[in-house]
Parts: sequence; C-alpha cells; structure tokens
Amino acid sequence: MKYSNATNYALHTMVHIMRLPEGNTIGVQELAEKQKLSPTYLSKILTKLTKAGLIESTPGVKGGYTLSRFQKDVSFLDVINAIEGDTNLFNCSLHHEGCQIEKVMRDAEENMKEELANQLLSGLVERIEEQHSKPISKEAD
Amino acid sequence: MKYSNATNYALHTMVHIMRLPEGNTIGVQELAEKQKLSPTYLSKILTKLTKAGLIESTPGVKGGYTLSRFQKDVSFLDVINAIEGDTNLFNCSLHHEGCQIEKVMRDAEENMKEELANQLLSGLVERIEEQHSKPISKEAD
DNA sequence: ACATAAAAGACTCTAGTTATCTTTAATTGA
DNA sequence: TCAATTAAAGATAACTAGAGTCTTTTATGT
Repeated sequence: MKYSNATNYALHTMVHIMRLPEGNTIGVQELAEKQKLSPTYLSKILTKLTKAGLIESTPGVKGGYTLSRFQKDVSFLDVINAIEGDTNLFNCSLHHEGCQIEKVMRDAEENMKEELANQLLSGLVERIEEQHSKPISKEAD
Repeated sequence: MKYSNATNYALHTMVHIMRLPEGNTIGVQELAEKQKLSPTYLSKILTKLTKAGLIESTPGVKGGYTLSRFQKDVSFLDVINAIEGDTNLFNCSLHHEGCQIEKVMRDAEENMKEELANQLLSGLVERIEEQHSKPISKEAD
C-alpha cells in the first residue's frame, strides 16, 4: 500500500512546470532529464496530467507543456487523482451495505483527502523558493 | 493503491472475535467459514494479529484464538499496522532530505492515521450490536 | 501416544506497476 | 507542401506485491 512512483514523478514534474517563467513551455526531454526518467515513460504521466486538465500540451516544433490557463489552483489531490484515479482505499470484502468498518475507514481516508485537497501546489512552490533563497540549502523540491 | 484484502479480513475477524462471549476461543475453521476463506490463508492473517499482540492463540485440542488479555483498546490502526506493517504511503523519489512534497504528503497521511488510531474496535462493536438490535436490519459488520 | 489446532515454509497464480520501443498524429517553419 | 519536431497512442516485456494453496512442523490437551 503505497502511492505509485508515477504520482511521485507527477508531483515533482508539476512543481517544475510551475516554476518556469510565466508562459514558458518545456518539453518532455528536459523534464525527464531532471528526474532521470526515460522520456517515453514520463510522457505517459504528462498525458494523464494533460487529460486531467492540469497542464496543456502542444505538439510540434515550438511545442511542449505549460500550465493550464484555466485551472489555476491545483491541489495535491488533483495531481493524485489524475494519476491514480479517484478511488477508495478500502472496500468491504463482504460487499454488503452499511458496513460499519468501511464507514470508519472511509471517514479516516476523507481526513487525508481533505488535507490533500487543501494543499495547493502554489503554496508548495512558494515554500520551495523561500527555502532556496536561504543561505545554505540544497536543491530540494 | 488500496488496503489489502488481508487487512479487510483482519478487521472483520477481529470484530468476530470481540463479539464472542467473554473468555471464549474460536478456531480458524469457524472463522474462515464466515468470510468464505480457506483456513490456511486466514491462518496467516491470524498469526500476524497474534504476533502483534492483538489476539492470543493456543494450539492443541481445546485451542483457538481469543482476545489478548493485555491490549484492551485495539484501534483500527493497530490492526492495519499488524497486517500491512507500519509504513509510509509516500516516499520522495529523489531521495533527498527536506522534500517539501513528501512533507505535505506525510502530514495528510498523518491526519488519516490519527483518526484510525482514535477509532477503537470496541466502539465499532457497540455500533454493530446496536444496529442489529434495531427492527429491520441485515447482518452487517 | 494420539488427536487437534496453530505456525511455518515452499510454492503458484494473478494483477498492477514500471518501464521500453515503435508507430501515429499534430504543429511549426522554411 | 514538405521536413523537422514534439506529444499521444499502442504493443510489449520485466518486475513486484498481493492473494491464495498445499505440505510439514510445532505445541497442547486427553
């Protein structure tokens, strides 16, 4: 029971794209290098993010990826759902209605998701840039 | 990304054991029947619960499983940790220190685990028995 | 010692994740 | 219009974790 690597990469990639100068696009090649992934693999992740409307893609010579002009406030949950899909962590094995166990599990899960929905990538980026502007610090996002 | 079936079975099994008359033991055969599992498979789950100290086991003729005399207040998280192990849902793929993404993910996860730690099986059992004492209700725990 | 029941070990099967490689489709610029 | 570029899609392979079975061993009570 772990979040997939893809979700991990997706979050880092989103941060990377958000830190680009306004309006800039970036290709999968360059993004892949930073995380030491094969471009084709990262490409699939980027396609998912695109389909979820978190970023926009344009093929062709001056193409690449950029932030979506529409969805401004992207949350952690948005990214997670884009990659993993919107699913429940727990489903009662007995498939009956009104399972009290399932209810408790779902409530707890909701606590986590609520927090993940409240946490915006914009806030994260702010903290990262702040961190980088401090005296001694390594590249870490 | 889902809780394992084993966790599911473990929770249902714990409820079953807790609902036994005080001091009673129950064998893996009978427990397995209720959930339509093979005894050997459920046995592994029960062994994990035993090693975690949530239940006690005695082999031999009048043996079986019973609640632990020591750990009285078993939480959902206790059961989950017994089966899945105490691990994190998210580990930064870049393996660097102070990853802000990891921090957010861990905080959110903590929200869920806190709730799971607060939710005791005893409370759950109470609600189930209450549910069963009402006019129209199906067997559902 | 014998019957019973849990524990441990070896093993299979399956599904999902993690990739890679190749082909196709869309866009730009000459 | 044609060539270069870049994303998207498809097929496939390798790996891993989870799910489950079967067999053997260990512990307990009569």
